[in-house]
This record gives sequence, structure tokens and C-alpha cells, in this order.
Amino acid sequence: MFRFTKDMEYALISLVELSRLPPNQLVSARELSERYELPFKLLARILQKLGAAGVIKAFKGPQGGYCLVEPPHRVKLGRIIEAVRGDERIADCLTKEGSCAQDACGCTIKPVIELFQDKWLNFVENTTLDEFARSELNPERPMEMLG
Amino acid sequence: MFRFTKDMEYALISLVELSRLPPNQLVSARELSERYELPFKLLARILQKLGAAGVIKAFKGPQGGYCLVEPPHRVKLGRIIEAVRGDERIADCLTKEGSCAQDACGCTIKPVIELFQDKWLNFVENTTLDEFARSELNPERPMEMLG
DNA sequence: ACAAATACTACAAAAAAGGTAGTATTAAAG
DNA sequence: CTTTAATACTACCTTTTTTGTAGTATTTGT
Repeated sequence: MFRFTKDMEYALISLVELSRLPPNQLVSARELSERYELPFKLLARILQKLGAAGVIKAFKGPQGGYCLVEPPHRVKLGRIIEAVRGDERIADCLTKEGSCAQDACGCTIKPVIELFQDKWLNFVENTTLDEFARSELNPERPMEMLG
Repeated sequence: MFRFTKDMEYALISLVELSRLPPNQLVSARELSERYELPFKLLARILQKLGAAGVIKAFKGPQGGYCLVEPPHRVKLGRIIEAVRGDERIADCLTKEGSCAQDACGCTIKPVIELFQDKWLNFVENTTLDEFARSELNPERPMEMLG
């Protein structure tokens, strides 16, 4: 139910890593994949989503890679979720703003879910990447071990 | 990802209904199933879980059914989740209290998830059934239409 | 005894999550 | 201008979780 999916886990690992990057430096999908032992292709796809959503910026070619577009305190959790998982909602019948999309809503528990959605939105809109980036990550292979 | 499962939806529909029940009155799984057009067997199993967890009380035999054990403002969302879904966590490696269960935790993003779990616990522990019960449900067949 | 209710267990179908493979495209460096 | 290291895209497969069905046992009021 309310469980961290791998997409989100991989996204957050990557974003935290990018948060700590010195200015004008990049990290590639390959590096992240090896450093944290994440499946490369899957990770790449997730980073592409984050790129398409404008959360990170991508540079192609050798020496390419990714970096954040905005500082970590400007990146809301809700935005990350939307980038990685689409405009996912707590329930199908709700709009992103939390009200029921249809007039004759099929779900019988609509008001209950609306209330829940409300609380949820408040949560993800008030949590930013820097809150995550403050804690220490735990890579299998620390930076120093790589080329 | 963070999406309402049917179990929880059905559980909340039922619990809200039970919240509105006059004292010493019961509602059966069959009634709830017909009133809200929910699959009977599935709903019954969910109610049994809520019963086993002590959230509701069950009475067998004709005229039997269910009622709440405690008043709605005493029933925390976290308790409902635990009853219906087991001791579900945001991530596998976490204890219920939110700290990593293993010393050498396999997940590389442990601190991030711990922080998240913290926020989540705070949320479910500070949301009670009466918050849901205040809003109006929307049954396919209102009370009056049944026997 | 009967009927109406809950309790329990096994199984099956559908949906979501997680992962792999292959190809195309871009761009830095020699 | 070729090579190479990177991102971009798409199709497919496997596993797990969710959702639902079926059947049987048990309890209890009338």
C-alpha cells in the first residue's frame, strides 16, 4: 500500500547524490549504478524521467551525465513523485488538486479519500530534497573506489 | 505506490458506517456488501481481520454483525492499517518504530527511508477514524432501501 | 432443526512492480 | 571524421502484489 517502490528509492538515491555535487560537476547513470549497485538500465530510465520533468539536467556524450536544475531545498517531494511515477494519485477518481474528477463518482468512499488526499498533498508539498540530502547515504562502493 | 488499496477502502467504508451506528446496533457484512456494492467474501475477510485485531467486535448467528469496540476518535489510522494489511512498513528493512532492523542493512538509502517513515508514522498516528466519519458517504443503496 | 451469520483456507485472475535487451541519438576527444 | 561514452527510447519478460471466487466449518438466535 504505502510502500516505497524501487523507482522512488533509486530516484532519491540519485538525487541525494546530485545534491552533494560540487557546482558544474556531473554524475553519470553508470557511476550511480555502480556506486550503489543498482540495475543500470532501470536507473537510466528513471533518470530520463527526472530529466524530462526538468528536475535534473542531462548532458550527452563522453564526460556527460546529470546535475540538479534547482538547489535541493527547491525540489519538492511531490515533484519527484510526479516525475518518476506520473500524475499518480491516492485514488483514481481524484484530480491532482484533490477533488473528485467526475460528478457521478463511482467510488463510494469519495469524501473519505478526498480528506486523505488533502493530508497527503500537504505532506509531499512540504517535504523537500534537502531534508533527505542531510542524512548520510551508504554506498556499496564509495566515491574514492571508482576511477 | 502511495495508493489506496481496495482492502483499505473497504475497511474505511465499513468503519465509517459503524461509526454512525446507534449504540447497541450491529451491521452485517452482507448489509455492507449490498449497500456499497462491494464483493461480499472479500469484505467479510477484511472485517474478520478488523475483528481479530480488536478494532471491531463480531457477533455470530442470526441478527449478528459488527460494531466498533472504541469510539471513532480513539481509532487511529495506523491501527486500521496494521489490522488490514499486517505490520506493513514503508520499506522492508525497517522496524515498526522506524529504525533499521539490521546492522548491515542492504538498502543503500536507509537514512532517507528512515526519515520518510518518521513522517509517515506521525501522520497515521495523528489521524483518527472520526476525521473520516465526519464526511458523508455515498452508498449506492441508502439504508432506507434495504429490508 | 433451521437459517443466518461469522471464521477459515485454498486457489485463480488481474494488475503493478521490477528488470532485461536492443537500438537510436548525441557529442567530446583524438 | 571516426571512435567512444554517454543519454533517449521502446518493447518485452518475470515476479510480486492485489483483487476476487469458492467451498467448508462454526456459531447462535428463533
